[in-house]
This record gives sequence, C-alpha cells and structure tokens, in this order.
Amino acid sequence: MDKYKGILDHIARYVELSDDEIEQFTSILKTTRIKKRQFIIQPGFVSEYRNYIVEGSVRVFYLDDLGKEHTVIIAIEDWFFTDFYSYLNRTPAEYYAEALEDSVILQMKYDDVEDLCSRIHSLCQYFRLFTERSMSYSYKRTISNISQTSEEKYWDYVNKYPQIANRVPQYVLASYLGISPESISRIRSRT
Amino acid sequence: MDKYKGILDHIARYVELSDDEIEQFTSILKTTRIKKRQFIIQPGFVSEYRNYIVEGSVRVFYLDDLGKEHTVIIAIEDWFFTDFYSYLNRTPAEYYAEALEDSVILQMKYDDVEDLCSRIHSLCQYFRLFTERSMSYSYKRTISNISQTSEEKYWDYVNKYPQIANRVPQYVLASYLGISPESISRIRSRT
DNA sequence: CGTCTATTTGAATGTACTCAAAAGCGGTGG
DNA sequence: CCACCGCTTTTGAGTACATTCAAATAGACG
Repeated sequence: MDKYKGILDHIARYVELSDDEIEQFTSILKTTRIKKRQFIIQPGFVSEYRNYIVEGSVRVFYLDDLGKEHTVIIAIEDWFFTDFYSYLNRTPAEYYAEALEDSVILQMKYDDVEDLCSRIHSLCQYFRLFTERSMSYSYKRTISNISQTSEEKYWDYVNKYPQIANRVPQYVLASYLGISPESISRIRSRT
Repeated sequence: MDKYKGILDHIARYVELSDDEIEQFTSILKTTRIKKRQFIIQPGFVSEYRNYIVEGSVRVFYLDDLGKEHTVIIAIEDWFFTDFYSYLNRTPAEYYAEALEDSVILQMKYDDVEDLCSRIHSLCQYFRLFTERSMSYSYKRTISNISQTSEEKYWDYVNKYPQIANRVPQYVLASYLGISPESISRIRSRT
C-alpha cells in the first residue's frame, strides 16, 4: 500500500520487519482524513491514538487560563503526534491537536500498539530507539527555550526548518517559540 | 545486591524480569563513586554511559558562548541522566554532567544496553515504556518554559519538587528554569 | 577564623509584552 | 470581476518584567 510507504520507511531506518510483521503492523493502522482547522485531540477526551502524518500538517497546543495558545508540537509529513500523557495514561487530554492543512494521518490505538510491541520484539525496538532519539532532540529544544533570546530562537528555527516556517501561520510559530506574534513581526522587519 | 535494589524496583514498575535476566542486566552495571563537583560528562568526550543515580545528585548543563550555564537535567536518586545525543550517536558530548553532592551511580555502556535490549524483550519494553513516559513529562516542561512567568515557574517547581529545590544551590535551579539567580532571590523575598 | 562561593540588595537598562489601530491578504458571494 | 468580510500581520506607543552590573551580606568549608 502506497500510503504506508512513509511509515514503513521510517521503521526501516531503525529495524527490519518481516512481511508478516509488516502485515500485522499495517493492520492496526486506521487512515483518517482531516480538514483544515479540524481538531483531532481535545481536552476532556482521551487521546486514543498515536498519529502519524502521511500528508498535511498538525499542531498540538495548550490553551491556558487566559485563553492564550502555546504550541508544543508542529508536525508535518513523517512526524508523529499525540497528547502523550493522555495517550499513555488513558486520562483526558490537556492539549488540542488541530489540522493546519487538510491532512491524511495514520492512527494506531494504544492497546493495539502495546499488544504488537509485546509480541513483536523488533517493533518494540523501533519505538524504543525512535523515542530515545526524540528525547535527545527534546533536550535541545529545552536548551533553546531557556538560553536563547527571541531573536535567536526565531532565526534558528527558520534556518533549521525553513519548509515548516513557510508553511505555518506566523502566530503558530510564535506560540511554539514562546514569543508574541508582534515580536516575530518586528524581528522579521529588522531584516 | 542492595545497591541494585533501586534500579530493579524501577524496572519492576514496568516489566517483570526473570532471575537470569536480572543477572544479565546487573552484570553490565558498573558502580561508580563520584565526588561533589566532579564531572562525569564533558564536551569533547563521548558520553559512553546511561547513568542511574543510587545516591546523591547530579546536574547536566550546557555552557554557552558567553560562559553562562544552562541546566537541562537536575537528577537525584532513582533518576537517569546522560547526554542522550552524544550517547546515542557516539559523538562528542555538548553538555557537562557534574555531581552536586558525593554520589554513587550505576553506569551502563551503550553497546551493552543495545546488546541486552536486542536479546531480552522485556528489557527493551522497559526502556521503551520508561522513555515514552519521560517524553510526556518533557512536553510539560516545554509548556512551562514557553508559557509561564519566572515567578510561576519558580513556585511550580518548588511545589512539585520541594525536596530537590532545598537540596540544590539556587543558581542551579535558576539555570534550570531559565531565570537569573538575582531574579530567584527577588521572587523568594516577595514572600 | 579566614577565604571562597553563594545569595541578597540596589539602581539602571533593555527586551519583549500589551493594547490599539492600521494595513495586508485570502476567500466568498453578489 | 470586484466588493466585502474575516483573519493575519504590521506598526506604534507605553509599560512591565526580568536582566545586567556592582556592591554588600551571608554562608560553607577548610
């Protein structure tokens, strides 16, 4: 199946799966189409799935008491997203996930993933290795958050992910970097 | 062995290991004593180990171009630490890890961990589940970093980890929260 | 007790924020 | 095709929070 190519390639970067294992894995994938501005995760509902983006883009954000949005994840093709805490603990989500464009995602249920991971060693390896790698990047973001000025954060992000920066609205990027939209505008105007 | 109790309990929270597996796992653990202010990880050297703290405390920090320290991890008993990026990629570390107190740690080499994880399914599960959980907490820290004021960050941290806040120097906590030491002092004095 | 490090306090500065308004952009329908 | 509406971005002015730098005080450790 063509729509599985991306995720299977992703897995293949870490482990090798037999044809049978691939079959078992793809059988738990649910393909979902979502329209721009549609919510896939909402506070109050359990985030049932790990989601992989085949096409499109999604952001995960937190809405604080003052009504301000703070973006935790900006995800495009070949990325995973979920409210991890809600997903792992089967508790109501704290975050929203919203499609930034019309998108196609692959969804896998917690129970199905756990079941497969306990039966297929290499799939467990895949998620372990991939998540460990994600953790190492997470530290980099933390460093950036606590040590850089707004200007540095902005330009570093644009240089690192130019294709994402051009694709998402400025206010989303602002809420991801922890900067006000006005400040981003001013940073850009200073050439 | 008494010194392994902590880490084995930690594992037991996620998976069950047979006696033989426990034996295999503990055989790769190297016990190391480190003195206060000693460095366990330094830029330029590969971070060879995942480190588990049996006793004491350690911080992992980044030293920027201006000579400022930015703390990524403050770890006490029953926590893991490493420069994950360096550890995973066998590249020179970017961070320092420094003992905040005389400490005892258990060190496990990358190759040994990978070897065991590929042979022992439940150990792979353990690291997968544990790291996934760590990721979900990492998102919370990101939200805190980008959305809270210095005052909120400080008090939230103190309420969440009172035992750590009392144990580490104020300037370390400051560099962890992304606040200047002077600001922390002022926040505290405002009762 | 003396030294070195950590914390506090003070004053001045600056970066980024808020609020408000204008301009730009995109999509929709007449 | 143009006019309008809603949303995003820009611009401006004033403000606030946190920083820097410097000095004083407190605390830890040999």
